[in-house]
Amino acid sequence: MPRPTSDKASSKRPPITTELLVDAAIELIEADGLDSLSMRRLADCFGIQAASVYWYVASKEHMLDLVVDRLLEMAHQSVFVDNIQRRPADDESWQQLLRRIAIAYRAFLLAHPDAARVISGRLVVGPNMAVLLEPLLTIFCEAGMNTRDSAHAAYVLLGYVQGFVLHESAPLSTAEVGPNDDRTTSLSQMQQALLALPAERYPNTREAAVALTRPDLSARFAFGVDRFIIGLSEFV
Amino acid sequence: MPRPTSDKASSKRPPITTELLVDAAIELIEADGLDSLSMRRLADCFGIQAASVYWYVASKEHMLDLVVDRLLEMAHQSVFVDNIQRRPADDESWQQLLRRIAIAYRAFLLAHPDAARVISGRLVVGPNMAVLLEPLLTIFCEAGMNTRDSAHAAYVLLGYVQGFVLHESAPLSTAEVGPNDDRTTSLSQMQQALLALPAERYPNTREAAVALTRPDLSARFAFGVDRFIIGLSEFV
DNA sequence: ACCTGAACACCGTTCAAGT
DNA sequence: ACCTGAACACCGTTCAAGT
Repeated sequence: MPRPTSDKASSKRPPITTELLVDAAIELIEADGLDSLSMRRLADCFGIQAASVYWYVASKEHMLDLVVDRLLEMAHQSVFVDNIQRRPADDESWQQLLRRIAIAYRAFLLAHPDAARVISGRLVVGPNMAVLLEPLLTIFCEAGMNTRDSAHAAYVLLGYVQGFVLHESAPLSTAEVGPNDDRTTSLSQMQQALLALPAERYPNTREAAVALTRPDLSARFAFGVDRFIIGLSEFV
Repeated sequence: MPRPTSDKASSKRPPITTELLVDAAIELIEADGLDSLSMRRLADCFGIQAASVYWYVASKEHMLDLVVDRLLEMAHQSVFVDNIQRRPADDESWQQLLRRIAIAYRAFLLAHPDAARVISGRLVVGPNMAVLLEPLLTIFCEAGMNTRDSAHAAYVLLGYVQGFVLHESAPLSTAEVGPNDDRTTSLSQMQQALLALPAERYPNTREAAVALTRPDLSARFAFGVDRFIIGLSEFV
C-alpha cells in the first residue's frame, strides 16, 4: 500500500501553534456555542490530551482572551475593510458613516454565534483593540471633537453595539416557564404575558407589548444609534 | 440540657421555598461571584442534597431566570422608590429625571457584584420586568413620544446601562499577559500598551490612551447617557 | 410532598513522567 | 520542546428509592 501523500491517518497535522488553537476554539464556539467549548474538546481537534493545551495557553481564561482578540481582528476586517473602505461614498457625512459602521458591526456580531457573549464578558487590550478603535477615533477627531470626547464616543458606541447584540441573542424566557429555544413562540408567550398584565397598574407596558416583542430588532437598534449620533452632533 | 429555643443545630430552618432558594443564590453570587454558584453549594445553604433543589426548580438556567427577576425587583425598589420618588423635584424636566434614573440604575448594578452579568445574559419576562419598564414608558409617553418610540427608548436605555456596567466590571486583561485582578495596575499596563503602539499607524489611539484608561468611568457613562437623551429631545 | 444516595457524563487544572 | 496518564476537586442532572 504505497502512500503518495506524505502523511498518515487524518491527513492534516501541521505543527500545533497557539494561533491554530484559537482558530479551532472559534470554530467550536460557532458550531456548538460557547458553553460547549472545553479544553478537552479543543484538544480533541488536534488529537492531543487536554493537559497538552496548557503548554500553549495558560488557562481557559487566557484562551478566551485570545479568542476575543481574534474576533476583534475579524470585526475590523468585516466592518472597516469589507464594508466601509469597499464603497468610498465620498460625499458622506461622518454621521452617515458612523451609522453604517454601527450597523455593520452589529451584523458581524450577529453572524458569529456567541461572539457578543465572549467579547462583552471581558475587556482585552490586545493588538487588535487598537485596530478597531483607531478608525473610529479618527472619525470623531476629524468631526471636530477633542481627544477625551472622541475616546468616550468610541467606547460608548462599541459598547452599545455589543450590549445590544448580547441582549438580542440572549435566550428568551418567561420566568415561570423557563427557557424556550423556539424564539418566535416564546416571543408570542412574552407578548401574551405582557398583555395579561393588570391594565390599571401597567397601562403603558400593555400598550407597548406589541412593540416590545417584535422579532426584528433592526429598527430598535437603529433608533438607539440615531439618538446617540444626533446627540453627538449637537455636541460638536 | 433544656432547650428554651424550639429548634436544633443551626437554629434557623423554616420550610424551604423557591423564594428562599433565590435569596440564597443571590447571597452566594454577591459573596463569591456568579462563577462559584453551584447547585451543590446552594443546597448546602439549606442542609439538603443538590438533587433536592430540583424539586423547587427545573434547572440551573431556570434558577438564574428567577434570580434575574428578583434583581429587577430590587432594581426597581432602589432606582424608583428609594432614589426617585424620595426626592420629588417638581420642576425637573423629563431629561433630568431620565438622567437620574440611568445613574441610579448604574449605581445599583455596581453595588451588586455580577448583577450585570446575570441580567445581561438573559432576557426574562417575569412579573418584575414590567415593574421596571412601566415608569420609564410613562416618562416617555408624557414627554410626547408615541408608543413604539417609547418602547424603543426604554429598551435602549436599560440595555445601555446594563451593557456599560457589564463592560465596566468585566475582568481586564492584556492579551499577552492574561487576566490580572488588580484593576489599577492592569489599567496602567493597558495604558502603557496603548502608548507603546506605533505612532504612525495609531496616532489617535495613542493620544486617547490616557482618556481610555481612566479608572473612574462615571464621566464616560454620563457622556453616553447625555448624548442619548439629547438625541431623544431632538426627536420629540 | 419532600428528600436521599448513588450514579452518569462531564469539567479545569496540576504534575510527575515520558520522548 | 512537546506530550501523556493519572489524578484532584469539582460540575449539572437523573432516578430509583426512601419517609
